[in-house]
Amino acid sequence: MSDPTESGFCCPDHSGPQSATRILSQAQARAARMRLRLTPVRLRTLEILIAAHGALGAYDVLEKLAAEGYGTQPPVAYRALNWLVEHGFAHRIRRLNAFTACAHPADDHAAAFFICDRCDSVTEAPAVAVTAALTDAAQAAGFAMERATIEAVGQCRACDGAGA
Amino acid sequence: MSDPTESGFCCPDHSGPQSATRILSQAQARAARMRLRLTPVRLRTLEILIAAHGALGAYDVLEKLAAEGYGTQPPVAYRALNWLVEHGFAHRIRRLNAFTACAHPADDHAAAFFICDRCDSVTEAPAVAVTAALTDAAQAAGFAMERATIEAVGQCRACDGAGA
DNA sequence: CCCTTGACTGTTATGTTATTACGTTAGATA
DNA sequence: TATCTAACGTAATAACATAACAGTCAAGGG
Repeated sequence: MSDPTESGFCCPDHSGPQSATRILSQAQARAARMRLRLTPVRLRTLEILIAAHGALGAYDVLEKLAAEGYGTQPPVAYRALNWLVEHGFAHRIRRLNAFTACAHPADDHAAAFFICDRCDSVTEAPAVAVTAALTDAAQAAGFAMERATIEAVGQCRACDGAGA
Repeated sequence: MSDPTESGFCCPDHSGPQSATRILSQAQARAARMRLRLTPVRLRTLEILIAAHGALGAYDVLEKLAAEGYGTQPPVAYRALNWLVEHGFAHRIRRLNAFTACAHPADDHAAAFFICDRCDSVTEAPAVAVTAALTDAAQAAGFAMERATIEAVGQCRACDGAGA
């Protein structure tokens, strides 16, 4: 099998600034720094997400893990995925019931996700301004916000240009 | 059975400006204006959502519908709920796999949702500024945004004051 | 009036996503 | 080495969602 981490991180327009290998090493560095145990299953799960170039369902991940000799049951995938999300190495895309590797695991950050309804690509974008506006709205409502899910559906650059 | 639509729309702090009856009549007025068929199942589903004072799962709704002589199978609930969401009478809360009545069915609006992780209440808030910021971010990414899901998790006013 | 049409409702069956519970393993530590 | 705990594996099941098809009924044309 060719090593998927060799390819660039490139969806949906194949011009992203981050290579897959770079994302992976950033993640490993942060895990070491924070004494987080990036175990074999977790690491492999992260690699699978990175190589997927987009969001994968838990059962997609599980299938790959099982094929490589890891556990065959749902909790194996869910545990690894939830751990990755909890520690900032991945994100959960609720609209798709799926998970995607974090594109910037080096730093804590607020992110929004753009989901293309043509090619199903998922793009992570910085969302500092959006989060600030949401924080304001929360304060106005007397709500103590902890975290947020911000997902937009539409067409990515490639599909919007090509399709119509 | 007491009529749940008589009570005020009041979660999570029991001080909302909209009464349940008012929401319902706004919805009926809009349905009439737009020639949308708010059939018995759909109307009853909407009433159930309004009376719930928060988000309900599709199967919760189904249970109530079934008890009242409507269909007993999931598609009955999902069809009504999806129709309500599609036409702006309700919202889907993805983080909870649940649905909630729209608090302002009179007008089209961008909304954000504040989900309390203590009491599970869901508050709908106007999100014009948030949506504007998100639209900006989308444009910067070359993404043609159509609609967005904005959900925040934290503590509502009541729980934040009371709990800790 | 009768028929067609299309929207709506109901049911069967199945597919998809996620969790609970419990036993085992393996690394860290006293 | 004895013990502790986080992590892992598996079985079973719960929770969420949809496809496909049949029956109902009201509106409109002949």
